[in-house]
Amino acid sequence: MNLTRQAEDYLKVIYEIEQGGAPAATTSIAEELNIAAASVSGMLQRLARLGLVKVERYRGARLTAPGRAVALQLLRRHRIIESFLVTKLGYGWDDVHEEAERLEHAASSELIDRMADALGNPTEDPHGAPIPTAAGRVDERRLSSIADMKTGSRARVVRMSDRDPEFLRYLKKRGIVPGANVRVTAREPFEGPITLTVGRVRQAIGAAAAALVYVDDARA
Amino acid sequence: MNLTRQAEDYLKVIYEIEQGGAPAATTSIAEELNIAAASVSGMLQRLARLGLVKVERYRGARLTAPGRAVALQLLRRHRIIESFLVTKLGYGWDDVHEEAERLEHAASSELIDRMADALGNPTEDPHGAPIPTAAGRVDERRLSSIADMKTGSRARVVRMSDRDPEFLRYLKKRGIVPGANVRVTAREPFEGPITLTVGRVRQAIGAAAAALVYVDDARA
DNA sequence: ATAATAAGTTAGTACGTACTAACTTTAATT
DNA sequence: AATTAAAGTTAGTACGTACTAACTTATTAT
Ligand SMILES: [Mn+2]
Ligand SMILES: [Mn+2]
Ligand SMILES: [Mn+2]
Ligand SMILES: [Mn+2]
Repeated sequence: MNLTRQAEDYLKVIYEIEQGGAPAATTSIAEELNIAAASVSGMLQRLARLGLVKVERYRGARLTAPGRAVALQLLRRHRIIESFLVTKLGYGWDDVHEEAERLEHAASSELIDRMADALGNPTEDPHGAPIPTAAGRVDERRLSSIADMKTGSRARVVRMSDRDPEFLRYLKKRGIVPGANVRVTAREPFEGPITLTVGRVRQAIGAAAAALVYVDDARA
Repeated sequence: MNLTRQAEDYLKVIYEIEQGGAPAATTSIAEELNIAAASVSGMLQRLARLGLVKVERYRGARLTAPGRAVALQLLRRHRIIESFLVTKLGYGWDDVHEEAERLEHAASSELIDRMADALGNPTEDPHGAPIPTAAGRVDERRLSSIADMKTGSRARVVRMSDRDPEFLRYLKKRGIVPGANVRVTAREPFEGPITLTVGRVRQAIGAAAAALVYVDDARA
């Protein structure tokens, strides 16, 4: 099964969208890939023909077992590459996603395994995302975001979106990194700012940003 | 100028063929890339439209200055990647070419420069090929091969083709690696075997193999 | 239930890259 | 000079991937 870069990326975003529970809607995929919805319809048919997704017309796509395997291998490649770039080549955590987005399609399993070995087989990438094993196992537990936290609750940051370098720099400057402890001290309604304490510092972040920072189960 | 993987590879082989002096013939390119000659004709027209090659109909293609720049950057990426894989990730020298052939199209200049730094900015890859600088300078002196050596002459091995892993393992087992000193002790005519002494060991290799091992100017 | 909106699909087009088959040009032989 | 072989080109086809425009289906609001 020799897939193109595009096909692989489709499978990856379908996997990620599906983690939300529902099948991946055409428009969600289109948005994530910055592609017209019509193009997605076309690709979904091709992927279905290859047995990688199951499409229910007008309803969305789900990965088949083989499709899921491809997605997980790609995710593994992506995350090990990011880890390697940060740990071994001095990249900033805000600067690796795009590079990994391309390299993930060119790296052989052998290369990935060698990188993983050189890193001591890490289980998480620099943004806290779990790294699937070579066998395709991965921690898929659903995380809540800071946006889901109740006022007064505490939680530990475990992961964040790595799409936007600026966003990552913003978070880091505020101490919001994997492992940080946060407490929500106030929330404004209507998607208003969320005030939180990170370490000793108090600050407010927007609801949209808060939704992209994931925490382990928020304790009262 | 955003080029596809294919376009980049075409420019690279045109560069390499042109090193022989003459413009790159359609069939030579086709052979090198394992592609039908008709396909090459088509691609040459596209590359010409992009101003990367100059095509003389029925005569062959030559790189323009911009085309040459692209080829040299690709060569740099390829060779630094090979060096990095061997030096930093424990790859065998026989096993890096194919991996580099893909990664070269996905790696950013930033990544390449970081790898080069980590390696101490090497000037040659594991097979003795010179690495172009970021500015696009490279040692282009023409080398003769063992096949060109006169009986009785000595020379130092500086470089060899890295296309075939098996060939590289064959050479290594016989001590034919960059830096080795060889002396031609006998030659059979009609493309017959060439007997040479490497270190203290005496052995005969085929003329085809000898033509793929390059040496510095053969001394009487 | 109807109408309006959002979401999704199909049809038609384009581009890059490859192929084969048929033709043309160039080079080599007689 | 005429013939043949080798090299190269063009024409026509296919596939993957994208687009826009037009249409259809599903969802939401009235
Ligand atoms: Mn990433
Ligand atoms: Mn990607
Ligand atoms: Mn190589
Ligand atoms: Mn290549």
